[in-house]
Amino acid sequence: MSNLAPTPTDTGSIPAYAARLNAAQRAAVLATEGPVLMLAGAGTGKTAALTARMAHLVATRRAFPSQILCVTFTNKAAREMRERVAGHLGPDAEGMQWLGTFHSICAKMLRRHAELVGLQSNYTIIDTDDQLRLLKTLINEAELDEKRWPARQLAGLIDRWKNRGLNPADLDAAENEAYAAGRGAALYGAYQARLKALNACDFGDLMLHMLNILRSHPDILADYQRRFRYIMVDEYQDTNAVQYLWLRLLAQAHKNICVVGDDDQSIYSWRGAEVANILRFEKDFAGAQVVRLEQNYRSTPHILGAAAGLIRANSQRHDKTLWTEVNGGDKVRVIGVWDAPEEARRVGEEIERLEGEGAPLNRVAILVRAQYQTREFEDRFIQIGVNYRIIGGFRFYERAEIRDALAYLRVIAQPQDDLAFERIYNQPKRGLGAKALEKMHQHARRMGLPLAAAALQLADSDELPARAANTIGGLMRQFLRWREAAEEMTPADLLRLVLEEAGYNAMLAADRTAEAAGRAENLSELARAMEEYETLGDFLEHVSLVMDNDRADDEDTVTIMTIHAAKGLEFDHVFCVGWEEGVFPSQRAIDEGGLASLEEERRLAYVAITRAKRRCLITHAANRRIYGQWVSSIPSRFIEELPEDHIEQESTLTGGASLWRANWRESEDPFAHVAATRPDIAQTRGPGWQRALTSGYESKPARLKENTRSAASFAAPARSDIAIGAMVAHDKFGTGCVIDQEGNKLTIQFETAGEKRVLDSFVKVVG
DNA sequence: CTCCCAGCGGTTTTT
DNA sequence: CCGCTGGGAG
Repeated sequence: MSNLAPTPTDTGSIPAYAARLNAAQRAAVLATEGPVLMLAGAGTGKTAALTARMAHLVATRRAFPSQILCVTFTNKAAREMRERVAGHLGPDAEGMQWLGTFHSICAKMLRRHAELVGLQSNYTIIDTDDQLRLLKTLINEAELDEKRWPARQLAGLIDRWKNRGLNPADLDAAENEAYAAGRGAALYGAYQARLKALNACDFGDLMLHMLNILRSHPDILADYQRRFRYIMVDEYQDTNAVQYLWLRLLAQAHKNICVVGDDDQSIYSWRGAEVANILRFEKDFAGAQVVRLEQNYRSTPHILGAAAGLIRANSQRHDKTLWTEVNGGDKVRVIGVWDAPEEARRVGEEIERLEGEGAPLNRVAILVRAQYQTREFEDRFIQIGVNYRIIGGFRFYERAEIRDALAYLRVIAQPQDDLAFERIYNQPKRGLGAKALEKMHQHARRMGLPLAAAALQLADSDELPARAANTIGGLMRQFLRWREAAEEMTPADLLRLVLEEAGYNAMLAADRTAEAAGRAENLSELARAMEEYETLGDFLEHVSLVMDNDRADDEDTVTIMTIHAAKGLEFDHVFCVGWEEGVFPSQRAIDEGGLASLEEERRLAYVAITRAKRRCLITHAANRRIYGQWVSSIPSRFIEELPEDHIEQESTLTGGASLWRANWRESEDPFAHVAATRPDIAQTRGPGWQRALTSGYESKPARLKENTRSAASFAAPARSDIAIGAMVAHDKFGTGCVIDQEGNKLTIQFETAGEKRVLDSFVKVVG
């Protein structure tokens, strides 16, 4: 490892990479030596500052690109950073080998030092699915009741321990008590041992193993310390304890660590992030310079004003004041509606209006607190014909068929990968079941072999019925051949060969269900995605670490996503929906976790509002159905915290905006009218979530004021070629039979999707 | 071994 | 309300 550095050369004039920066950003770029805390509010151009800083370090010959460690949380952020540095540096940016996510950088380091933690350099990185399956077997082996002590819970604990940098031996009695009356540490230990035997590690291990290595091998630590002359960390408020300890070790020699973050946007404490890391940076790194980026380039003054007013209600924070040179813009609109379907209709109408104004819909977002809220919008958008996409949910690499395909490849690449073998030994169905697996396990354990090797030996014995033995023998011979084939063909071709020979393609072809075609298509896409990888190992690492699915965004497609998923993004128009007590802040945050949880919810609200560039609309509904139950709730406390100067309220409920607010402030009960007419409901209401459902209360509550109908669905003539009983096909729902027709709206009983209401222009008559 | 159905649980999610 | 899991029946 080189510890040479180029000789710094400072030139007098302002270089191109710094030309468009403001004074604060420039200060952050020029503060190259010593610890630097860059407090960067939402939309203040922190990526511009960070990438300019890297360009500066290289351009002034303070470091070679390979001597800069730059860590991010997401692949997307890493990619963007790399592109922008390349914009400044050109081909020199290729040398930035240490720009990446915490996990990918640790994975890379760990490949070099794997033997120090008992792994080989071709170790497998397992996903949560494998992790859970492994834990389940361990829990059963420990003769614990899996009902009482769910594997999920243990997985969560182990994850948290790893996030905090704790090895099994580091757990104190209290920690150990947390699972199965004091058996937590033992199971954690057994899990680590199993992983080692599988030549595998989980995500948490990537960080923890590297921390352990740096701690116990001063020579290796010293090497990295010398190498990384400059360290930069993005989204520092999201770092957890291991990441913090890892960074602190690496930064010890040069102390040139520059962290960027915004404590007001810390929304990941539930997965181990510690805001405290950013709050006490100046104590951790003596003599730290603090640079505040406060000029916002994204939003209008009203949006910033509303967000600032809201976040001011939080107690523990670095104070900062965002300002903008931009003038004008609309106030943030707050709209109260009767129920969730009406909320979806209102949002739909607003979107149609934006569309009418010529706004590109890919710059419009609907931000929800929780995934279950998306359905209402999905239904509505299908009805009125607005294109949408929902971010989140299942990722490409989490689909069953993709995992199966990967499992085949994993067994080929790494024969010790029992978890992968277990996944596919009977997929497609070969008539091998629990009995055969049990035998293989027995033999594997006795001989100290991986499952695949044990299977190969068993096939030549009479341990198993002849039929099963033949099947296993055939499968193992295939694996041997594939392993040889892997040497001489590209990973993509290998996959195609395996899918064909394993009978996977045949299985899908035989499957007549609607999804089978999609699965086959996904597999071709996987093979296509593999084309750019030269070795199987490269590809498998990519798959485990780069699980993102950024699809190209179509011009006319609205985005629906959670606020968490929206962090770091921006949109012209943002709809913040479901701002009700119990939804946002979530019931869990209200009930558990106390003030800290509520403040995190408030930061989430802050993130939501600050995504908006031009317009922001906040809605709350008095009633909504959650898990099949009608629930009524009061507007979110966050609405009350918005400064009046920056908002404009309206309501489709009695009396309009002012009354809504007055009602709820003065009487603390905006639903007095509900109670008056429906005593049966009033009885069941408590604070927070208010259960409005009682027996016989099934239909949608009557609207107090009829809202206007959406133009798209109002009074359109019916199609003459469709009548009740017609068979029709729909792009999303497949084929079905029309069971009701009302103007252009059809109710269709779909073969697979069930009963849906759709517009007739979206279906084709079949046959 | 496979398939069916009852029962349970259901913030947020990257790597 | 709805989708997944796991246990039990065929």
